[in-house]
Amino acid sequence: MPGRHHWHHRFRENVSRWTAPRESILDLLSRTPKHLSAKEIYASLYSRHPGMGLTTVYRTLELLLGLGIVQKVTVGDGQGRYELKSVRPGDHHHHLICTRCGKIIDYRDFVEEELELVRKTEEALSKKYDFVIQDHNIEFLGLCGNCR
Amino acid sequence: MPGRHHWHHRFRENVSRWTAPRESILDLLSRTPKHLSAKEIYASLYSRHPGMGLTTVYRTLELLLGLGIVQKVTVGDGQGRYELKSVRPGDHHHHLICTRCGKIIDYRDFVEEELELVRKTEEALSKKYDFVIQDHNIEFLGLCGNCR
DNA sequence: ATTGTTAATGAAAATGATAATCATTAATGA
DNA sequence: TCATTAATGATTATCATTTTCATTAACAAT
Repeated sequence: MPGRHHWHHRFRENVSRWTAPRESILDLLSRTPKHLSAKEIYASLYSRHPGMGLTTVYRTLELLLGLGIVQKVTVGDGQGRYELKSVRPGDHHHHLICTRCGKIIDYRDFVEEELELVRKTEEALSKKYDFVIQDHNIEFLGLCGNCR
Repeated sequence: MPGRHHWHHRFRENVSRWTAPRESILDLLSRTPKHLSAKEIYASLYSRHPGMGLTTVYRTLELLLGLGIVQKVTVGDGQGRYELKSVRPGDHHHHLICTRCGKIIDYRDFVEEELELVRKTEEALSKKYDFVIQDHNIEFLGLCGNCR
């Protein structure tokens, strides 16, 4: 889990300033395993950073998305959810989503075989359709134990 | 490609009435390979069905989703997009999405191997996390030729 | 340390997709 | 044909996200 220095660095490389809101948002994201919405992030930080605006949260998330630091997940509850994009290899995971209560499970099992296939598919797709592939989303949708 | 009779049947089974808007929306969806938004559907049908409301489009799409007739795709342009869920086995596909212009390519290559893996993963996941899995999304994100 | 430049911020308003309300209409079964 | 009630359409409400714009603060140069 890279610390402040690391983020600071990536920001400077991109001519983006290192500000209190940005630091606190990154800090929050790196401390939680959850997939937070902009509003949730805003609510979490408001006590510690009174006066911080929801607008800034949105803007920061967009910036982090652009820098590839953060990943957006769409569950279907109408709001975007964000999580830190892991840099540690073993941390890669896919999502298992309950379509009823919105619970998200990050599963890391079975991902190895999936990734093998993903690699092959990416290569073939990028050739055939002339795409530069940046990312993938693999998610399974269903009902969790509580929701049946 | 099931025709009117087929849809009509599925509707009656579900105590849903067979109405002009519903028929025209299904008809449109079964004639296009595109992933249409509610507004696009509304715009396409307005000339033929003057007076049809956007509300009805939304309600019908929700109904069709519930019946499993239609599938929702979220590209990231802020609006939901819908396509007919294919019943023909060979028609199953996944999505390759350009993150810049939003273009969606339905690819049917390599899907066989993917589905094999999907089956295995589904089984393992449903056991381990006590989920009943209903569906999956696999999509690759990147930049198409025009957008680089 | 001070200053100037300009990116970042916050408040407020605007936008845009989707959902809820409710009176009216029309699909189906009797 | 009639009665029942689901479906419709117009309107309004909601809610996430974006835009605008004046103010503030990061940081490079002095």
